[in-house]
Amino acid sequence: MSREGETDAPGIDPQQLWLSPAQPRRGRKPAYSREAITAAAVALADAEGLEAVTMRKVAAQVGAGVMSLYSYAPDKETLLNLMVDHVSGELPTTDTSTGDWRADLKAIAHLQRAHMLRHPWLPAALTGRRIPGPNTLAFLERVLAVLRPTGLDGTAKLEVFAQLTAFVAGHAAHEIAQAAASQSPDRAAAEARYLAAVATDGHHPELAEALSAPGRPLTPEATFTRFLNRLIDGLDTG
Amino acid sequence: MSREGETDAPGIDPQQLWLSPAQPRRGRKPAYSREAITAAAVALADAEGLEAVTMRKVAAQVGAGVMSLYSYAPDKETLLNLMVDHVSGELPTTDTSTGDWRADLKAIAHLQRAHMLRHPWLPAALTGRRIPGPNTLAFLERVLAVLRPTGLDGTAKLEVFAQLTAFVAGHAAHEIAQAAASQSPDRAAAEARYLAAVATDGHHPELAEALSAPGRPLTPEATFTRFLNRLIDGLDTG
DNA sequence: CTCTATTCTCGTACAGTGTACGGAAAAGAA
DNA sequence: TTCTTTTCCGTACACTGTACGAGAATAGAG
Repeated sequence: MSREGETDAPGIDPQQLWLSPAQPRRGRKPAYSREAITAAAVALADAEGLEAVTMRKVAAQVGAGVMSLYSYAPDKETLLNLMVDHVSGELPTTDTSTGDWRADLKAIAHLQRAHMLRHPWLPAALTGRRIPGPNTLAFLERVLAVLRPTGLDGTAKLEVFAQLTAFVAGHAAHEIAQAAASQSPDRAAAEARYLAAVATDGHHPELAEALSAPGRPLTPEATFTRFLNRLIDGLDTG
Repeated sequence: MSREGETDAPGIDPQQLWLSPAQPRRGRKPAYSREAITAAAVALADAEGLEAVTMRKVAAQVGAGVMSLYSYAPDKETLLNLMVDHVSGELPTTDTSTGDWRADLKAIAHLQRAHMLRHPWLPAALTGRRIPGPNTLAFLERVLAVLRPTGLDGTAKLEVFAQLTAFVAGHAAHEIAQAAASQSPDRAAAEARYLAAVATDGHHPELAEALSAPGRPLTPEATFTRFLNRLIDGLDTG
């Protein structure tokens, strides 16, 4: 069916995007900058969520006309990529390996989690996005360094990075959704009532028991730590 | 009609949505059905991707006027929830426990992965979505049954379910993106060239080595199995 | 200096989105 | 019949991303 693939996907040639040495010596001087525009978009997403990031709002934030943004990013998809890489610059890149690579990797995962909680739009923006920018690559470099003692081959190391990020993003997304739900208590209550009703309909005995024997509530961080430890501790066995 | 409303969030009261026993005995008879509309939306997403699911296209597919859809779902967000639960109906719900709960859980995860590859829009639609419908709950019921021998408490079991789903979704999303990328070879080649260029810039020695010592390529399924085993095998320890 | 090429700026315009509104149509109830 | 409730859907509106192109600014050439 999908024979008409000739329409260019909005993603752009990485070369052009990330390693452009700013060649133009002629013509009008830029009034803004990719940095400033990206930062404005990030600020908007942090404050009002990803769906509040519209070209018009970003332009207003930066004091530019809407169409001026297109001199700095060819489309919105690219702007999202820029945003992701921009905040990736907050992640540490200096090598702090202790020799215990499992502990190092766990520490990195905790940093990633905190990072995503700080930018709640990040897990959603990350899904399906590729083309790592310089900041993302610097961070990847650090993870690869931590993985050196494992003796894994190249692709395996890259896969560990991808899986770890996906795992953290998945957990963070869940955690963020839960936090957002508990922010509007009537909706949370409605959902609880709904689940309780389902549990007592006779067709969901396991759910009924799970809800009636809740156990002590753990902090999200504790849950994260448990799963993370399980994932990493088994890493180079099997 | 909805007296309350007022506050925003388009998600709707679960009661109203999922357990409404078709109350209206008066008024005009519905010409379509929630089932048919949801199925049409799913067919659209399967064929052309999630972004092709617009109210107009769904309506056209089903032969209805656009605004007629709003008699069956109060907004598009709800329609997405309906879609997710609709395809969840494909997952098996009969208890096939073998007594080896780890093996059972792994089998379930493999089913989930296949399910998501069959509906590539599912991981994206799943992020941040809550309010499980009847099909999702039936599937949850089965997972809880499998987890019975673990002796975990209620919340722990529910968390295992959430984490497992997030993990599978994360992996599936990665796998889908990779497959889509390799479908347009020029873009894949451009990305490869970009990474190679970065690797040789002198600032990314680890990346350079990882790319130069690739190891034998594993199938996505094999990679999935490895990580899944690691995650599950450690499950009720520590 | 003027001329010309180049680059950025941004108002206008357009196709496409979700959905509010309200009238017309249908069907059971009174 | 008339009333009430429900569904159907054309029209309209606010908002999205972005194509187009005219005008402004800058740098080099003459």
